[in-house]
Amino acid sequence: MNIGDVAARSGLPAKTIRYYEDIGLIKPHRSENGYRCFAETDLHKLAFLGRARALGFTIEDCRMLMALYEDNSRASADVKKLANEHLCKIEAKIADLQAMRDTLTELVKCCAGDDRPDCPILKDLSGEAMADTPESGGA
Amino acid sequence: MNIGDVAARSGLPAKTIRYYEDIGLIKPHRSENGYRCFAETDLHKLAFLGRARALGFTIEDCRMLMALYEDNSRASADVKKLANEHLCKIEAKIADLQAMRDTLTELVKCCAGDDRPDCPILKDLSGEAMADTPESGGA
DNA sequence: CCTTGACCTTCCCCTCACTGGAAGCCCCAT
DNA sequence: ATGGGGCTTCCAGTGAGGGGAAGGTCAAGG
Repeated sequence: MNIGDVAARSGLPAKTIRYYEDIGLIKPHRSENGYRCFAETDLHKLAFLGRARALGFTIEDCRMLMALYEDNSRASADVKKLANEHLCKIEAKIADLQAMRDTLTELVKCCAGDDRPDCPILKDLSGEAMADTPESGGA
Repeated sequence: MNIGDVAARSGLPAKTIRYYEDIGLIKPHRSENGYRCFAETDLHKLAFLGRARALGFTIEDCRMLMALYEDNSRASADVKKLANEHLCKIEAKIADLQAMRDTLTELVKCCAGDDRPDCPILKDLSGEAMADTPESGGA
């Protein structure tokens, strides 16, 4: 198989496949004309990589996951540990983004969004306290 | 003020402040010795940038927000539009991450995590269907 | 036989928002 | 004079590829 076929079958761009070879994730053979020559096992690995990347694993995570996959004497605990650490990072990111979302949602809600210049979003960014609830009292 | 003072007072690393000057977000004066010489307005802008960045706005968003902030005849609708678009992107990212989290959580839950090699996480990544619920039937 | 066009190769630069480090100047204190 | 800290610029690197140029290869058509 040439790279175009593998790209079509794996769903990964040819550029990405070359990159994965560059960094040593796959090692396709070469035909006499210098073209990469992929076997089914290469395709299988690429599909594995595609799925792992879609789950947000980093390239280095993928490298370890592949090594574990190919090590028939692995302990599933090692895989689970990797996955759990990744899960923690994802949850941290979600929490960060949710905090941003909440703040932004609040700001957007408070902004009239008309043609007047008065804007609580800019006020907040500039460090002025918001004053949309006068009864809560200022300093 | 020299850059060290501004860094301390704004909470931004000196490197970042120099970078912001590089890309034209701030334009501090220079002392005779070539040192950057920051005024209070520069500090104010940096604080603005820090808050906008903390809300996840890109540098280009920040550039526009600053321009709007300094334009006294702006329409708050323009600011709101920017913020809303950013909010949409954040929500899309949250959704992506949540999907990853859900899949990963499921996989982690199904993995024994002991010293045996059998691992549903690797099975899933390799493309084999999971078979933890036999009664749900195969193909 | 020659050309055309699709496909393949390598190579280098670009992204985004910084961060690290090297080499060298400036300033103050001793 | 010297030492140390702060300041300057410039270069390179990050993660995970993407864009595109310059050139080799292959199969089909005229």
